[in-house]
Amino acid sequence: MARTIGSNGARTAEAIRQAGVKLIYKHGYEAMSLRQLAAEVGLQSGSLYKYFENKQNLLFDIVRDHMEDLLGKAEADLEGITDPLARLKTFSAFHLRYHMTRMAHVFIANMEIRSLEDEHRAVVVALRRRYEGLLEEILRQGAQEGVFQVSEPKVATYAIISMLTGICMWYRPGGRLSQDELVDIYTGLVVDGATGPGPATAARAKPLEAAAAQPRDSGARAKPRVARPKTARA
Amino acid sequence: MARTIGSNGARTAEAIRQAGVKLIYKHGYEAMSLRQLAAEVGLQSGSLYKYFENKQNLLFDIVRDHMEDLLGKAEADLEGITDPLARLKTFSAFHLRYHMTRMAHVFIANMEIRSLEDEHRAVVVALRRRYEGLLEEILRQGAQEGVFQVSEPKVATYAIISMLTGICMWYRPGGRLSQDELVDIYTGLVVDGATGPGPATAARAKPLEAAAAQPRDSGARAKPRVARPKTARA
DNA sequence: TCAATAAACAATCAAGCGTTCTTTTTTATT
DNA sequence: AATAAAAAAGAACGCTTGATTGTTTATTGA
Repeated sequence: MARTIGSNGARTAEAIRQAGVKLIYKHGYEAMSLRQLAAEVGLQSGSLYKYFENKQNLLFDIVRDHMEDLLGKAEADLEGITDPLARLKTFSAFHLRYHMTRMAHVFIANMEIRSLEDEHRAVVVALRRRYEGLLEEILRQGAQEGVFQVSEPKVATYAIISMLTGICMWYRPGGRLSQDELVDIYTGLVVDGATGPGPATAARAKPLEAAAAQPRDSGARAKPRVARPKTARA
Repeated sequence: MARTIGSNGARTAEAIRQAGVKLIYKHGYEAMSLRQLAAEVGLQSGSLYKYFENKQNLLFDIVRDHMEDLLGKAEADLEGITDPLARLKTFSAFHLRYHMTRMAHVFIANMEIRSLEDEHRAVVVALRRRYEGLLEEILRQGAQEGVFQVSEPKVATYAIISMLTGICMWYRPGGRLSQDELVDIYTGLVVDGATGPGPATAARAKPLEAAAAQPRDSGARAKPRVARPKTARA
């Protein structure tokens, strides 16, 4: 029993890729063993090395390809649209739909960056920067044209992307709300944030004084919690 | 060389906890070995077991304690404030400051939930639900009183928390913007999102048609990317 | 038809893992 | 000063890990 009947390199490669995404998504990169991965595809662990150089490069291939795909599709979607508001809505809708459709890839790309070796991580981070740059540029342009009220485009970029990406932390296909409905809701929040009065409102209001009245060092513990029973040992 | 001079149980326990947070933050729970942790504290790995039952419970203790601290401090901050807008701003400011101050703990609690065994994860998730419930209730109350325009409080809760939590993905103390400035910017976005016109704007606008004109299946690859050089093998 | 190649197996390796156990030294108590 | 308790060392454990190698079988193209 060596080469199995009907075996095909390209098909196996794709199966390994898919199984890798699935298992890393479920268990995490470190927690996924190559024997687990091999079993998922129906191989021996040693055979995997025909398809990648090592475990690290499997992760890198998955994440890098995903990031390039994300970036490329986003640029394609924005192409030809010039109005900042329209571009913002397009970006938001694209990002949401993409993240709802490919939750596993997105999750991996966000969570396992730390598991990448320095050199690989640098590549991925650069791609992410370019992607963030798309939104940042939209915000800058809108602010310049006076249609957006964005004092800090960089901060707003991070805030918006975090908000939108967060959808894949809880969204499950077939839930109460459709993808379209969710796109509407989220995009509404984004547009409100970009066009609304912004920081001034918050700064002027009184409740911030109350918040400022709290002890500044949130790092200190409220209660010492000294004699807490170590339930961990129960 | 057995018991080291000046050794003290309580102090070692705290050192282990801190080192654990640091190393899990830096490398991830799975990637951190107990020998690494022991070395960080200046111990042998076996000696750690005087201070926790096993590796899993160390993680659980860290995450559970953090979540209880977060929840308790949030409730304390909101106490006595009744106006929905004021409560929203207070929550936002608290969440941001807490996350900027204790980035490692927050990061761990968000990233390593999957590494918790079912029973432990259930406890942590329940605590997180209670925390999210605080914001959701604020949004519901504000919507009911007519000061907020929030059609889906649950979705808005997830969106806002994701946005706010995202700050610890990039914030570094001593950066260009102070904590106060960031709190203002982010809180402005939150308030705009809650008080703005919301989804209606997005749904009515024309760009969504353009976005809808894109091929629906974002899962399909734009370009086949067939003959890509496997740089992974380089 | 028959070599060349591709695909997979099977066995193995050293290293590192979490964990347990025994022993030794320091500190605290009487 | 004698004794008990606390704190840590250090050795050993069984196991799993990622990775390597040599071999065997299936497919393919001339």
